[in-house]
Amino acid sequence: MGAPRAATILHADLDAFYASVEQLLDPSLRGRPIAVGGGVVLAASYEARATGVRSGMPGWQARRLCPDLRFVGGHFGEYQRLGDAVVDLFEEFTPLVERVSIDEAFLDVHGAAHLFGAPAQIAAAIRRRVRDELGLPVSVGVARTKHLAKVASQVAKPDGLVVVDPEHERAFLDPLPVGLIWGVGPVTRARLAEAGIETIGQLARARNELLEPLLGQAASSKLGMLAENVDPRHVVTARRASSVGAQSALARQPASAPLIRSTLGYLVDRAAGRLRAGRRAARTVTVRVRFAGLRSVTRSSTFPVAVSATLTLAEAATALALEALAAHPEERDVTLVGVSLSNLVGEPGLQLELPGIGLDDRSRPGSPWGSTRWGVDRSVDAIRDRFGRHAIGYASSSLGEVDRVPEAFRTLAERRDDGVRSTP
DNA sequence: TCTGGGGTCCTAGGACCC
DNA sequence: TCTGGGGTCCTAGGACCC
Repeated sequence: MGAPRAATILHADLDAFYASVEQLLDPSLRGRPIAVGGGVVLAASYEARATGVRSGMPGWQARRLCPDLRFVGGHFGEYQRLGDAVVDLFEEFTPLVERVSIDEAFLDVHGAAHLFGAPAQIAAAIRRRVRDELGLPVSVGVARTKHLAKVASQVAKPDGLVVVDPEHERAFLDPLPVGLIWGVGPVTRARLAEAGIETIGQLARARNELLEPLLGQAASSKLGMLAENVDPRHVVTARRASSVGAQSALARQPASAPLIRSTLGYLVDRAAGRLRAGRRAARTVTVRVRFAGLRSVTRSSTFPVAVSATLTLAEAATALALEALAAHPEERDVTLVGVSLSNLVGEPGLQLELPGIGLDDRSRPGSPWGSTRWGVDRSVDAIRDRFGRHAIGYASSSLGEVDRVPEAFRTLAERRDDGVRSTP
């Protein structure tokens, strides 16, 4: 709706990013099916994908599909460095860069034409420079809205460029499968298929009275808008996360209080450290426990004041997890434990758990624990800043050999706030 | 031998308030 | 004395994204 606009939004998506970096680092891997990961496929090269290998797939299944598959260890630091370098390159063309993840970003180039030419030329230049200077393939979609640009980059993959002219948007969208719409996953796709809807064109023509009972109110109106090609979103350069969490898959094992306590000790330690690094505190703690058979349950509780102290959060998380286990006595084994901190409060307005108003004081009137814990956490944070996170910690905060993924992978997966990056 | 880790948003029921 | 509507917050679960 509104006045017609030119196609100035770019969506740039690095192709099979982790796998491409591995092939860049080791030329003998180029042109071969490779996967990053081990127990599970974190990324697969296009050669591997051709055999059906997909990210998230268990390693044994991937090997069965592709006997030639080479698993390579992840150079997570390199992924971070190269991902940052790509975004720096984008920012040479426009300050309006919205980083969606390590390997994906939106750019608004409406003000860049006089310097760098038309959006399609900018897209071509970006692709060339990322290839020449960093050695990586990147696909780019160019269109009038974020959604169209994103769909276009998916269509462009691998290593391609698709420009959607504003006059031909309907013709571009109509024949595409609904699964290309942002927000349509396997469940929604199956529901739509039952109603005979498989293409975006069919979805755009479907009546809301048909969709709403099928998908719910919010989803049907959102999808309806995207299918009808209405997307009011703008490119946003800075955005703060609304929750901070950590989780860990465990080798299937009986749920015991010590296991829960030590695992959550480690996970809360990580999450709370990030919380404090962002000068924030949380009011809500949510714990997730997954049982064998992938069934999972959550428990959450909300404090009257925001909390950032590791021990206070860990106690709350442990209590919630034990409660969840007690509610399911039929489940003996756990396969995953996770924690998420939400309802975040930042400065200004951050009322840390201080003596006299803190949580601890509800059970221990006048207890100075709130401030003591705050001081201890600050000291631990400071020492870790200087010497690394293993230099110091709570006795219960180590996962030891239980941790199945490298620490660097966890760090890589974190969404960083406010466009803050490690490069200047 | 059925799956990693970090996130966002939505729904539905219940408590509570006016 | 059996009965209204609206709003907000909390909780549990689920779909989806990278």
